[in-house]
Amino acid sequence: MSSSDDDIPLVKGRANGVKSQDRIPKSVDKAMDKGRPSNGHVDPGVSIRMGPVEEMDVDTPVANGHVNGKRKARNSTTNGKSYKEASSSEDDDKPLSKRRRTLQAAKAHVESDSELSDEPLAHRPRPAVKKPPKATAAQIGESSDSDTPLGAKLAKEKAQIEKAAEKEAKAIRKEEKKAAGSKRRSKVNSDSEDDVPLAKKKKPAASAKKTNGVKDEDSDVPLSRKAQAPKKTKVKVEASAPAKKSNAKAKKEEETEQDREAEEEEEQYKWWEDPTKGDGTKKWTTLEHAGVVFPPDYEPLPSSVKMRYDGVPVSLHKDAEEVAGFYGSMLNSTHNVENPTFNKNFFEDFKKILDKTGHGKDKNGNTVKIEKFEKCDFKPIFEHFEAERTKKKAMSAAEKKALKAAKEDAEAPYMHCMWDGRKQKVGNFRVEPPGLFRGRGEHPKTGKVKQRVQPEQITINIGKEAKIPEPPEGHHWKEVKHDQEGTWLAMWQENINGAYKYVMLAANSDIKGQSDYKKFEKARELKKHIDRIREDYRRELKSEVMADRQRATAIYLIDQFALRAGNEKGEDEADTVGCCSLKYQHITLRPPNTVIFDFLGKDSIRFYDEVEVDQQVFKNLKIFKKPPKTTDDDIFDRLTTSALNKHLGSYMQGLTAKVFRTYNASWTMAKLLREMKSTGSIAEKVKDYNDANRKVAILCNHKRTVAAGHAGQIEKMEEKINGLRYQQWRVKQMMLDIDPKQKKKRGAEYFERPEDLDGEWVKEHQAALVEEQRQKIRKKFEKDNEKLVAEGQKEMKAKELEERLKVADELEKKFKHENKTGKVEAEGKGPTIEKMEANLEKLTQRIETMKVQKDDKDNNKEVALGTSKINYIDPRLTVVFSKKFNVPIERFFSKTLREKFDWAIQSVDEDWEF
DNA sequence: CGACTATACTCAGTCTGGAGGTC
DNA sequence: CGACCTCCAGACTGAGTATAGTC
Repeated sequence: MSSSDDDIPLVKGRANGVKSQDRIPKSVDKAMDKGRPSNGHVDPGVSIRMGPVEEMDVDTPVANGHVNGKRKARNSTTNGKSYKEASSSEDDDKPLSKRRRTLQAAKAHVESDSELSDEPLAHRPRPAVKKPPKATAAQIGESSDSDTPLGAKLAKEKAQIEKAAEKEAKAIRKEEKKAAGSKRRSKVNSDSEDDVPLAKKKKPAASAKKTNGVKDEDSDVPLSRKAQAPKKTKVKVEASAPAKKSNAKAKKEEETEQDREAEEEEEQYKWWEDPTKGDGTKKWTTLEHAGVVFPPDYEPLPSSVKMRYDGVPVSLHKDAEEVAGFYGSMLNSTHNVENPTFNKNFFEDFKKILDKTGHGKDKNGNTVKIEKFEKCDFKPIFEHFEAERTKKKAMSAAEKKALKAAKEDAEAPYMHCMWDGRKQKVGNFRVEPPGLFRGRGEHPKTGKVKQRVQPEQITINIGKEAKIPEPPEGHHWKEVKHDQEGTWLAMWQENINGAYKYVMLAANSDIKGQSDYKKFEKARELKKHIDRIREDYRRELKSEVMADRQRATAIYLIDQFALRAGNEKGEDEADTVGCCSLKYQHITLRPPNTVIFDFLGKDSIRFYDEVEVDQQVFKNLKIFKKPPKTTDDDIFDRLTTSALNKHLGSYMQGLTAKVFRTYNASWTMAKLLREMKSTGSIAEKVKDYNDANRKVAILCNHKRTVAAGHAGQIEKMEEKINGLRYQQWRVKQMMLDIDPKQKKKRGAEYFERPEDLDGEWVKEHQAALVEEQRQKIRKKFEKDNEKLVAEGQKEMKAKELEERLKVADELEKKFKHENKTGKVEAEGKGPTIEKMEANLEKLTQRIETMKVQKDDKDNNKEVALGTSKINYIDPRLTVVFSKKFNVPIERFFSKTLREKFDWAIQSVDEDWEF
């Protein structure tokens, strides 16, 4: 078969990158099947050596570089054709016996492939997954069944997850136990807030809602009329006449009353039941809003606070000083301040400002030229900001509250807008303040100065009829638009990356709800097509056309492992990848069919996973990594995200790579919730839910940074456990003290101290216990003294303290004695073997629960549940679960989430299915 | 190019668990 | 002695933010 380059559009070539040839010669497939070395060369990048190679890592990039140097050089100068010739001739050279083997291997593949595609496609098990050395990569779902080779490992992970859940359960049990008592109070509190219809709420925040209720009255009024609804005027008054605040406030109160009643009787507007909603591109008919809130102007530092250059305090122009302040205020953020790129970028921009505004002046007015970053000392500025911060922190609660209230008052007009006559919350109405850009990961632009956004940069989007928000005095907007196809209220471009920033509505707004709803409906629709899609990509995994085979392989990865699409990225962005942008070094192949992913994904979060894949996929990846490709070459060099998405779109309107993530996440959650038993306390059910949530989070690789004190916390818990184990040993020794015959009865081993609690540890532990007791006694002594003084009595003398401290001395002595004699005297009155056994049992229990808690905590340290809950799990699943198992929705959704998912909460009953 | 979703981080505020105290 | 209360540091949560993706 002759391949023609013409019938395959060149998709993604890199300037001097390496590209796969368009067609995949049969011989290559065969060679891959068999893993035959070409000409006896060891070629780790492509083939598998014959013989006992299975355990070997076939394509360590490093090894490739070495072993393969020569071939690479040759191949890189030739094109795909030579590759084909080479491999086919190699193939033909083979002795017959080898050929036969090739055939068998190929046959085996066919069989396994057909087996796979015959399988009921609906949600067949995920390929088994192996735990990464670090972190989270349990794959979820059916793959955890132990019929897969790696099932055991998965089961282990599952167990860990379960353990994690137990902690929650425990907490809940406790809570329920307490429920009768003090707990009730807080429960009632939250109930009154959570369960009572909004109209009943008295909090000021609720008033917004209530007003909303009023608007809702006219929700059945034709849109055009709504625009003219009288409420509109009211908003205008509020927005433009802050002077009348007190008046307005009184009015508000009044309204609140009415609203309350209104809301009780009035149906709120349910867009999800409105057939006219959500189709077409026109997003609104009328739109009114107050624009944006600018950050406060820069306040120059007090004249006593100056940065130092080469030890000399220098006065800067206020613009330069502001930039110095950006840096100075974050000296405690070592992560940034110790990053050379950050410092370099900052200093470049800082110098630019200095060149513009003039350099610093010393106290005599002489110019100080700032040229070396190393000579800059921002500490005085840092200390100034720190002092401010502590001052702020030290403010009384009342002061803080007043400050907050004032801010809220000032911002009130911007908080909401009128969207087709309904009051809607605005999301980010505050213009981002200037500062230093904090790109994530190794972002080449991190540390650059993010400039203050001027009104002249801001475009306003608003209804034609509406009053245009006033720009700040002496300024004007860049532009005022009336784009009804946009959902944004204001927009500007940021100076670092030229990215567009939008002011949009809050997550609980109708428009966002609608698109959220659509997103999940789209994912549900994918259910209808998924079988066909999977069938197709399985077939195309063997396509002779390189582009198709790559596409099929990519879809496989996206479907199975929830990878992101992976758009191309520029030079001036952090070097992160998704599926289509995976590079040679991000995938390691380990025969027979394990793929190891290790790359930085979105936000430079590491994706590490060892997974077993379809034989054909394994083979394909081998082909895609074949030399001359090497480090930094694209694996999918014939594929782009747009080609991929275009293809997906042919299956279903609007189907793109990201839909698979939503689909798989929600589908997994649905399955897990379906399997859940309805028994147990509320707390246990919540824990079960969170476990399922956790699995989805792991699937999506949602991580969080490990909390600063985590290691310490774990260590503390370990020490506590060890303390208990030591105590356990002591109790056993007490048994011997009571009845020496026990040694024979139970065997000497029973009384041995655990090995890890060696002599040194014991001494340290004992010392710690003694010291702890001393501290306690001292503290108590001081406190008692304070009390005495407060009561006007004399405080106790130091002698009393010494007296009291004797208890600790006793303890110390006791330990010493124990160490010396190797015996422990039985404690407690009337000690018996039975009592000791009971003690032992108690200790064992405590140790067990602590261990569970510890493991749970450790396993959970870098899994973030929130992201999947907010973005991937269809909220209706949660609502169904809540209804079916009778757990209040508040246990799953916070107040804001309940608002965001109102459409879900109100629209489903317990029979709903994803 | 532009507009939208998705993401982790930050910080303030809330909650918890354990120690000590009281009855 | 144990049931319960109080206090407080430290852990955890939630809302907000701005960055990083997708299409």
